[in-house]
Amino acid sequence: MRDFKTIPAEEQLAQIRRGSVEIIREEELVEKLKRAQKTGKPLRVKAGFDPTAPDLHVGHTVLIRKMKHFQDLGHTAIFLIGDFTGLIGDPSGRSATRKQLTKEQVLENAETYKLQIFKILDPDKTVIDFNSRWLMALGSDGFIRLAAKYTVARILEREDFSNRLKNQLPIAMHEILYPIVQGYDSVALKADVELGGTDQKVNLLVGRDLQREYGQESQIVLTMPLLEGLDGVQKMSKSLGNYIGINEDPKDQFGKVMSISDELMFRYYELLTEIPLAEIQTLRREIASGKRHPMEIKGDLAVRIITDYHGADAANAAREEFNRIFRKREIPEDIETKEISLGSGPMRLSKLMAAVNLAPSVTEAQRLLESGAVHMNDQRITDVKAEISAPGEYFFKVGKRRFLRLLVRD
RNA sequence: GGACAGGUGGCCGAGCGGUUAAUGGCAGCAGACUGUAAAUCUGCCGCUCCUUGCGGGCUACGGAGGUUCGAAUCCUCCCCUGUCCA
Repeated sequence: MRDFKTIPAEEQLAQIRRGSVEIIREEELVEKLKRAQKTGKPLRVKAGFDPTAPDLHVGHTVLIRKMKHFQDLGHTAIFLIGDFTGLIGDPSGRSATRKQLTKEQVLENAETYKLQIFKILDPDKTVIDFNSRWLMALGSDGFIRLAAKYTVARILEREDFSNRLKNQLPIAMHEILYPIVQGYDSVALKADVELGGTDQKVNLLVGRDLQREYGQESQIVLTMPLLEGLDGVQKMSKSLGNYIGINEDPKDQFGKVMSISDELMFRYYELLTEIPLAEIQTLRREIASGKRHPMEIKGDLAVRIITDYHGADAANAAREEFNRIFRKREIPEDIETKEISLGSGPMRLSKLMAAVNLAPSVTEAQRLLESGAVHMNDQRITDVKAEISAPGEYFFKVGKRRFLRLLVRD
């Protein structure tokens, strides 16, 4: 097997570099790689994750894929769950103080993580650790001693904090401690490399400083871009609703990939697949010259992404389904069916829609009707006063992608 | 401890006694156009009731009271945040 012991450092570097934004410092990394080759000892590559958000989206996989690259080269990937730092919450943006998770919840979340990350990482080669292991053991005295190794000015330099100071927003004490606590993880793990999003750069650099303070060799910091969400502008995140979830239904995943812009598609190709960069350039040229249609290439991308999480069969089925519904304008294969009983007399369509969750509220249902988004049995209904009075089976289409078969009983 | 500034709808941010469910931007939803593209254009964008009407009711501008025919807007107390001083 080819691994870090046989692959030249420069060649390893090329693979490590793909997609990365910054490597601090690259020369040191080459040194470490060469030394690993000589001693036969793999590099310890760490990335930290929040224990409260085990529901991953493909944006997270950018980082996990990078771990995988190291893993494939034979290095040790350490998946660190920040169950202790989770108590603090990363001070990026102003988030409310997190509630403390119980040990059981943490372990439960860890299991959820495993189910997802092992779709990319090799379970047998992945080390999973929790930072409460050493941070709880530190004690208040140890904690103060740790805090003594860093200065307030350096912490406040970071953009998050200086912006908040400037805008007269609060900064809580515990948020200030976050970077050094997280940095200590690298000391405890004797990390050679730490991976993180570009938003984590400053935190990761603290790890370098602290390792030096503790007499260790400083880790290499490798930052990965934050993947843009479906809108192509803001970073992918659950709270913005512009994400593709790993565990999402393949059909939804397919639709979401198809809705991204052509420009964004190449970005996804680079960061969410392993296709060589040169090939991606070829695709780009073929589209520009009109040789291939962007939609087809976007479909290929969607299949690749879905295959990672649901397998090739599901991915291809999703593509067929998509073509049927949106290109041929046919009805999806299996539509959800709900039942409702009229009770006494006719029922307003708007009320009914709210009742079966075709709309979040009666008012919203009325708005949908008015805007021409509602089709019942292939007929557009715009009358707000429309009623259902007879029992039977009704087929609804609301907007482009909400379908429902409704059995109405007396 | 003192002085000052501020807390508005998912977010940012106007309003500073009435026609304000509250300007504007972002996000969101829908329609048109398409490749369910993107971009663009248009409409909508608190909840609810019906007799769908420039309709009724309810809830909403940090919290609780008060002044007033009427308050997000004025007063009092409280809570929260920031700045400066000690």
